[in-house]
Amino acid sequence: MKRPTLLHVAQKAGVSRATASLVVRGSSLVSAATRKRVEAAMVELGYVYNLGAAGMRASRSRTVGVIVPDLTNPFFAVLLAGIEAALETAGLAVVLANSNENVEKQNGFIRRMREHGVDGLIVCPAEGTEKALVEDAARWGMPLVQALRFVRDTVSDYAGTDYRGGMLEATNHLIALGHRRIAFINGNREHSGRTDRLEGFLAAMDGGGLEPLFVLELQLTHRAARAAALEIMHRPDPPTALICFNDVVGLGLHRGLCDLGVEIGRDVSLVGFDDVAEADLIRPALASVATEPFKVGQSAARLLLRRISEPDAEFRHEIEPTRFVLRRSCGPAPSQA
Amino acid sequence: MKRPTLLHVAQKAGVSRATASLVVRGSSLVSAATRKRVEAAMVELGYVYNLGAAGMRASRSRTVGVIVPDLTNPFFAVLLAGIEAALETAGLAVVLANSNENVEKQNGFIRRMREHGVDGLIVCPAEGTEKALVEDAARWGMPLVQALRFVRDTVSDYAGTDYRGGMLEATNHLIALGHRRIAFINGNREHSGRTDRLEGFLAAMDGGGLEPLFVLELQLTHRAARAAALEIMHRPDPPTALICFNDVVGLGLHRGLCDLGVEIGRDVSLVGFDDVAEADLIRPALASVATEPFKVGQSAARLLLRRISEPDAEFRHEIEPTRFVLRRSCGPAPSQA
DNA sequence: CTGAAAGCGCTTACAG
DNA sequence: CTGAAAGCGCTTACAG
Repeated sequence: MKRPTLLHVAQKAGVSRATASLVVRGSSLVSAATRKRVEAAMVELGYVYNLGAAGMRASRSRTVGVIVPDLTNPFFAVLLAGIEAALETAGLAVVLANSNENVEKQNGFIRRMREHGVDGLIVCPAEGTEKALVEDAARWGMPLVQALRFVRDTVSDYAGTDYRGGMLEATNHLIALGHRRIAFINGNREHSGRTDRLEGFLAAMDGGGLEPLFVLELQLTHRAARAAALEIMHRPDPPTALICFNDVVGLGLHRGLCDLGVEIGRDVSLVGFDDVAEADLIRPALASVATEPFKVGQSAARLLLRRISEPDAEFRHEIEPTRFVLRRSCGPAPSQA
Repeated sequence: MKRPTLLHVAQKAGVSRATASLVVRGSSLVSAATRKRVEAAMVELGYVYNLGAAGMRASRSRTVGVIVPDLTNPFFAVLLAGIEAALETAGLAVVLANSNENVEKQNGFIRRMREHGVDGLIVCPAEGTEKALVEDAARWGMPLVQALRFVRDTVSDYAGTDYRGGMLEATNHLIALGHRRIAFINGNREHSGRTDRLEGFLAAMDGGGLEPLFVLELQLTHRAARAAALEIMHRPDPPTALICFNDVVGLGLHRGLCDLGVEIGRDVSLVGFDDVAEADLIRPALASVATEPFKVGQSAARLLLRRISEPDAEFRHEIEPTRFVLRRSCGPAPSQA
């Protein structure tokens, strides 16, 4: 009933424990014949390598901590899938935690991950995360990569998406279509992804010699966006184009505008962000900015692997480019009356 | 630079290592004064508990392996969120793996999880998983819970959703609306979730004295479903109602039917499954069957915790009920010509 | 290419 | 309430 150990394997194979250990780790110091014998013994006994014991001696766990702010958001789920895929290729397991945008929970998880002895940490910092996240990790000698969000004024590896460039491109597109009264419908979460997007929007407007019509902040739910349509369109000077923080807002607004009888793509143009599958299912289809969370995840994992093996390498930021996807929700600005 | 150990803490506090160990574990055998001294020493040294070393001695890792078939599917992501939430409350960390519906990868992950010494396993069996999954776990004494899918003819704990009941209710609803020519648009993945749904559909049809018009199997993508609309509606005897494996199929068909100029809810009724957020955003809104993956995840975690603490408890199946959500995509059967 | 010894950081009885 | 000793299952030098 008890799990066999390397010692049992060694005895059965008639070698010492050290030799058996070399076999498990695939060392070339062992003769083929001995290896065969040891491997046969392992199979026969149903031996399972004990990574915990091995890690204790070698002081690594072959384990990486990943902390995301919201697993139910498909965007983070896909990011996680990318991280997992790349890490698993390297033989590292993911220890997962969901901070729920709560910095204290996040800190608790980081502590627990340290107790588990993870070899490194990938964190999408929860809203309100402070510099201490990065400074502490450096002090502990814990390899750390920030993903998708970057705590201001910190120094660490980072894998993200070009929020700024994506918004810039989308806004430029609207300007080229002749729109002048363009509003930005932002999220209400305080993190770098939000700032970067707003910056991209403002830069494009500025480049076109335009003033933003207004910037509205919404809760990031379909419901809130849908409800906001009325307020947005009933302003004295309504926008001819709306550019949204993400597709959740974009899809919600789409529905809200339809409810109001507004014809999207003619009366008002609408652009989302993320290019979720549903953007292409509704009618008129929602123009959006495609990001690649899976790739961002892979790149975060690669950065961490590099940091683990070269603790003193220069810090790197890998920014995945975005791609504007034009669809029917965007049309030329209505001719002025 | 080196991480302080319990021995350092003990020396600094002037106690033995065993006493320090009692303090870390919150034992009541230590006097308040001693506890204070030890805790102060821990803070001062920046001591971090080493769960790996502790687990090795106590032979548990405070870690649970979770294997899902597809992280990019929001349904599994939310399931995972539920598992994580419940496990984290109990102080257990999740070691995550994504099988990609690949049984061999799944087996590889299970082996690795054993090497990591997880205290238990929650698995959504990949398509084609055999009984060995459950039998092996039993032989190893590894606590195992199956989630969302159940390998036929196995005996283990299980947390799932009432696929059968949900389909039964939805189909009955269509029958009550006067539909007779009802088709089932199934997925092409071989697992219990698919069989259960089909069973529910067939049972309802049988109960209504009806023959299924036909059962179609599709790849589970928006694209495939969208493309299938033409074939479905151009049959000699087209359906008046379609009931879909899930909302991916439902949303794709919705779009495909719109493309054909079919008026959904009047010419043909359409029902999805899962009730994703987008079902309520498209027009006409898609009737669907709401499931609760987060709750299923929580219940899977609870079952596992119970199995870990009571290895010999009777096996339990917890089936979360579903809820039919009527929307405009469903209407009375068109009157016969 | 293989073996004997020490040690990774903790917990577990067992004494006192 | 506290301490000395053994051991969890491995790896790491060091010899040979």
